Amino acid sequence: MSEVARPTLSDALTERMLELIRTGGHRPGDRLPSTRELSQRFAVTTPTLREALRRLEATGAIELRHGSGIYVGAAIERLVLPNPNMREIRTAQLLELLDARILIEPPLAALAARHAGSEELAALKHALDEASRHLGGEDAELHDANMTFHRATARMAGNSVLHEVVDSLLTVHGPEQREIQQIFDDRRRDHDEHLTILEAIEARDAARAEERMRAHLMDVKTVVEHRMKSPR
Amino acid sequence: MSEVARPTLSDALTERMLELIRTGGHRPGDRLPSTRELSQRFAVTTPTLREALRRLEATGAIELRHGSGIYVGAAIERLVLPNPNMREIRTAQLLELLDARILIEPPLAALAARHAGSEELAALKHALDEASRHLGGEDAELHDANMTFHRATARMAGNSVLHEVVDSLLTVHGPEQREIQQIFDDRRRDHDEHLTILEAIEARDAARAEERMRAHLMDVKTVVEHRMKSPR
DNA sequence: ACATATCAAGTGATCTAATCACTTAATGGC
DNA sequence: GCCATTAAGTGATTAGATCACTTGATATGT
Repeated sequence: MSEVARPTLSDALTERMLELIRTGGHRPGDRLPSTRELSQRFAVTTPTLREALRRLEATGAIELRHGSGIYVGAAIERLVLPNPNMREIRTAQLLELLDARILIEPPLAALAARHAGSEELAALKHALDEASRHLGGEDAELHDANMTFHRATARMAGNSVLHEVVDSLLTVHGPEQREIQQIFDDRRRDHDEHLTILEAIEARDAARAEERMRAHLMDVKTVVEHRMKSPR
Repeated sequence: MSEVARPTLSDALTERMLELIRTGGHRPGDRLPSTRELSQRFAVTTPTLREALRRLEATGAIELRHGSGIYVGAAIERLVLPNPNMREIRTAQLLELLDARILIEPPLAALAARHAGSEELAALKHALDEASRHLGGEDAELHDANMTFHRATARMAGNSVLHEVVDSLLTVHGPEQREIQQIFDDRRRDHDEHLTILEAIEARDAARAEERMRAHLMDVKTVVEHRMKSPR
């Protein structure tokens, strides 16, 4: 199993597609040649080409739009990806995931407090405005707004790799996050904790932003642990 | 582009494959039914099935072995993956990646010092023994041993999610790591720094392990920065 | 009895040629 | 100018076949 399998034609096609994207200077969103043209250009049949395309699609390098064409995907420039096949997180994994966030996100909140630009700050506020608008109602929208808040904070830190890591962690346990949101005994409390993080970032108080973020995530972890001990 | 594309048959097949793996209680390495059987069972043609299989293969959920069969892949249980399409890291990204490692790996070294078990410690030592054997010779082997050291340290920390993150970061910039190894002015120095980390972990000195790891990675970053300022 | 070589069966990999389903742009009518 | 229809181009899938590889079984030789 440690042996490298013999390269297939489909492997070679994947490489050639990546090269075509790179040498063509294509950016995410750019349209690529059609499958008919590509299969001709590479002298292969469309089912074989499509195998390569599906592979690239699965990793976000391209998007196939039925009837429209093939487009370069946003994830082509990423280093780290969320596993798209994750359907259910084991309980032990969930706690480890929260611990990972507890290790990574507080220092990022501190960096965000140091780097805060006005546009990014506006995005952060907007996310919390959205969240506050949904406090009394829609679960999905509240959840999205809260995740946007965490993502925006990670982005503000100015390290794209760590932002990708946080994004991946948030993405991969979206369903569990929704469940956590539902068992968190006070949506208001969650929101208030987010607000204290925002205040610290606005005040450029790195230490406080870090401490607030850590307290928030540990609060979440505590709630999850309690839930695990007394499932309802 | 924010619209969810219409689900294809191939999408559905991907889901059904994941379900088959899950409900079958399959573990990584287990053999799955053949493509002929699967295409019959799912009532689709083999090119369509193969699109789904390629998608799963790209994300490590399965392995296709020509002439042998389809096997469950190790990455099926992962949350975070290295982007397999990454061929070249931009310079700015490389520094951010090193910063990400500087944020994540030192606390993991501290955790490793607290959790060190005898088997894991042996693996760590083995990695450094391997590295010392290749100090005067093979680049690839030295590189592999050094990466094994970092991976083993992250694993010892006992958080599988963070281990995946570190593994992803190390995997995705393997080529750059090799280059860094070549420009690092003293292989001995690199090795010695690894040894001080090992000593701290053996001594269960969490603070020192963390400090040694941070110093080591910042040393690496410094070298890279110098290289960027005066390319050779 | 054991080791080696050969063959058969089962496996993944790719092709050919076609049809189906969707999107977008162009054209015509009001 | 707006709306509806049509045509062209696009991705999605099929059916049926052949090719390339692996593994296990069988036969042969020592």
